[in-house]
Amino acid sequence: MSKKQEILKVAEARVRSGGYNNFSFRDIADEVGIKSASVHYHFPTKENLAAELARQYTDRFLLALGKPHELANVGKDPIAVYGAHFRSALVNDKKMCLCGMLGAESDCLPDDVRYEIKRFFERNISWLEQAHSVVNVDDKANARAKAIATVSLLEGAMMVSKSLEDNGIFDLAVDASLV
Amino acid sequence: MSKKQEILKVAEARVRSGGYNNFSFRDIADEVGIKSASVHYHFPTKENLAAELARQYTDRFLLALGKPHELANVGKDPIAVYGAHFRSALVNDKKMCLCGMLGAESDCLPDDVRYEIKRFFERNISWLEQAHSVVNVDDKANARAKAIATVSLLEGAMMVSKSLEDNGIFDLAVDASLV
DNA sequence: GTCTATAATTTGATAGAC
DNA sequence: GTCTATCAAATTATAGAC
Repeated sequence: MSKKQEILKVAEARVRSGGYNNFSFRDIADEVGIKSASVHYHFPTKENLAAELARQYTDRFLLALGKPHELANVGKDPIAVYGAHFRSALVNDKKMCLCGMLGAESDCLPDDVRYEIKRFFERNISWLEQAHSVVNVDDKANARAKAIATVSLLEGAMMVSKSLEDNGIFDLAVDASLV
Repeated sequence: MSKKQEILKVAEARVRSGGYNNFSFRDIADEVGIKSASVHYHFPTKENLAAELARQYTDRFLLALGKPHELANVGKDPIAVYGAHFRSALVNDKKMCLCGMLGAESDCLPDDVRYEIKRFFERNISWLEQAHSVVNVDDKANARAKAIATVSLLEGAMMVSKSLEDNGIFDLAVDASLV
């Protein structure tokens, strides 16, 4: 892995734990094993680093999801698959969704970062809208509203689970309104 | 309003916009019109200030809600009332829920603050559990899971609405899965 | 690409006068 | 209760050598 990617990996963990103000160039430099000036070589500003982080996170997340209709074609429920990706982020990484964390702080984010967060949710809602359309062909009119409700529930369930330090909370929320 | 309450009011706005790391003793002092040393007189440490902030926020929020069965007695749907309080926090204050914001940062919070956040969600889930029991007497077994799903949806809907800078998103999420 | 060195600012917190 | 003064540490960022 390149130093640039190592930097992003360390930054991601910090942001997903405590938000935009929870990482510094020195923190990251120490953990990667270089000096903070070298981090600035790869990312001139903090805004630049965070924007690139959000962009890559979004691309990686959407790529890992696959396409709703392809999931349906192999007998999988795309909504359940989508929920499982959020569950994995919470249970395996033991962290919030990067863009959920930053989205909550949207008011205080530099422009380039806020733009990437917006893009994450637009693409996710679009994906879920297709998924709901595939699952329930008779109710395409409500697919977008259902998509928004689905991503909201999952982001919120992560937040409440982190708050109560109990991942079982996430499953209860999902089972009660997504299954 | 006492200076102590003025401090908490200013701090609340900052935390609800950008989290625990988005307020400093100097910021608050400037806005209140005193010096940072005077803020330390009222709250010895940042942890102390934030914990008191979360505690008062929780007490005020629960007090404003009223009791589920009393709402039902006057013909109101307690779940709808609960959702309206979240909507007001988003639309009128134009900010996240204080405890939702801090809950997302739970991993990086000082102990006393994390404890208050936990208490907020425990009390909210308990309130909603009663509300769901009142509304649907036949399904008390699932009341707690429904309660968790409800608060998760609302916190998440705030988060996604802030991310997309569009309060209409909140209403779509609520209408799709709470009404 | 990485380093040393450093600038300019902000941070949480304290001592002691009034 | 509020102030002045101050501290030690941390922050984002830059200049210039290797």
